[in-house]
Amino acid sequence: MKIKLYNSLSKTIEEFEPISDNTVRMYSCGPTVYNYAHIGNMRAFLMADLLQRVLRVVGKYDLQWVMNITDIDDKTIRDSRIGSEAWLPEMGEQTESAIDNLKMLTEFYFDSFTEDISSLGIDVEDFYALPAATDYIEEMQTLIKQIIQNGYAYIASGSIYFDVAKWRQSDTYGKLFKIDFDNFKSGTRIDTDEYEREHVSDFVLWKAPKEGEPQWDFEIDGSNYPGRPGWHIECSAMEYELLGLPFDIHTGGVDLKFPHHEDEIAQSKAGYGCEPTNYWVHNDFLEVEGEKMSKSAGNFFTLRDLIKKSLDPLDIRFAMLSAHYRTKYNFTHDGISAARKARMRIQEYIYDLMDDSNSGKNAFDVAKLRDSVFGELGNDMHTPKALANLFVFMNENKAMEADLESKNEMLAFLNELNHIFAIWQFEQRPTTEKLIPSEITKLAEARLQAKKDKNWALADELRAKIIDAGYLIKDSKDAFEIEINS
RNA sequence: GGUGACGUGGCCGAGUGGCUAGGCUGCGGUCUGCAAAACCGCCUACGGAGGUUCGACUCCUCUCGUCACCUCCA
Repeated sequence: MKIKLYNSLSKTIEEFEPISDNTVRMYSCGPTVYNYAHIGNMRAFLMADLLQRVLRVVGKYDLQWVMNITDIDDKTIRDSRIGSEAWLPEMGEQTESAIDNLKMLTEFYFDSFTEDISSLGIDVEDFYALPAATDYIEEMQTLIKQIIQNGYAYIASGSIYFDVAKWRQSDTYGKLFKIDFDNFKSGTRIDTDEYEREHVSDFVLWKAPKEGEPQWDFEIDGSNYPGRPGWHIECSAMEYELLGLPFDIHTGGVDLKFPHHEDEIAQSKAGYGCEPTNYWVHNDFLEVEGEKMSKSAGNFFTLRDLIKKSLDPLDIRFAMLSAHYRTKYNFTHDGISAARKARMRIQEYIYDLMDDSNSGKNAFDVAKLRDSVFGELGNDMHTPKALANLFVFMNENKAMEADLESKNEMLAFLNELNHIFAIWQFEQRPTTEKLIPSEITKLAEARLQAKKDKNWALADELRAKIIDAGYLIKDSKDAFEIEINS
């Protein structure tokens, strides 16, 4: 099935055409590993995951999916400094080497990152590579030299800057983001700390070192310019090395359009002579209870915070996937519990389908359902509509009413769909007996007896105890079922 | 100041010039000793004011409001 995608370059939905027939090459801006990732970051990673799964399952493409790991920037440097308050004992003993310290800190948070995304249902096996920036210093230097040689960068005070004014003479600067050139001060160099509002400026490719910072030698024409890479250059270099240019799709959050992605385009073209990618796909932000979430505002949750509050990460995954990726998603606790119930409803439907003892006579038109659901997923990843179609079908076609063949077709389809959503179990409905403490079961048995004796007062009292203990009791004729109250 | 987005029923969240998604909650019913669960049914919204139109939530103008990016941030 063909896939349609909204391309930030054209600002329209386009039919996706891969560069090579079967393998799609995709690059996603990943985390800066200086802390535990928050759920806003998670939305971006989930969106990339959704896209790569839709490409695989609906589009039937093979994928090479790369997500970069930013391990060198102001924050990783700050937090790995000797004496840093952000240093945790679990990271090990700090050494004299700034680079070693940086690596220890970032590897610690890299591990937490892979744990977090795994719990959210992102399969680390799906990545072609998760490259760390500091493993590509040489490649970045090669690119920078090339940009200098092509005349679009200059050295000043030991740092190397991209010359935006010069670049504008040969190409557009502002492909993703309209830039207010009236307020554009060309030729102004910046060191992020001293950036003035309302002025776009030349951006740094290579930063001269400061005392105690990690630094790498950089030899240009016999002179050494020790320092470290600027923010944008890692993506350009790693894309070139790992995927080759141009590749198919680049993903990231909307906030990265400018300056990060704009600069990435300029750098890659100025150095390699080629823009990085054909399709730019940007997800919108997540808000919390209607408020913008940001690190600086301090109103953010990490995934770990939420798991500690007993939220199931798969409910978070489903909640986020149930909003369109290009709209703002309002993260609320009510929203998560609604998502959980909706998810469980589908899970119950699957359990019913797997229950061979209880089949009906109706033939389901699974092929039509599949077309409508996959059609929506392939239409710029329209998960809300895809899910709506599924729910309408479920309302009209009860699992227990399906004949055996329809049950199997439905299961095959839902299993396929689960290669995208990755939130359901395909096994027999689990017996809860093992999970329920025996004292609770005993209370329930006593209650059943009380019911038989028509001792309603006792029965109600026992039920209250069971509920207080955190369990739900579901009655049927002469029997009961206990569930953990979630 | 520049650029852009958005305002949909109790909440979340789609969408279209007329046929008025979906989920969750709530309410009514069936069931039940009573509940819960399940099943059935109900609740019909589009910030405001104009305009275009046979007809607008959907197009246009104005207006109010919210937000994002332009500075590290998914």
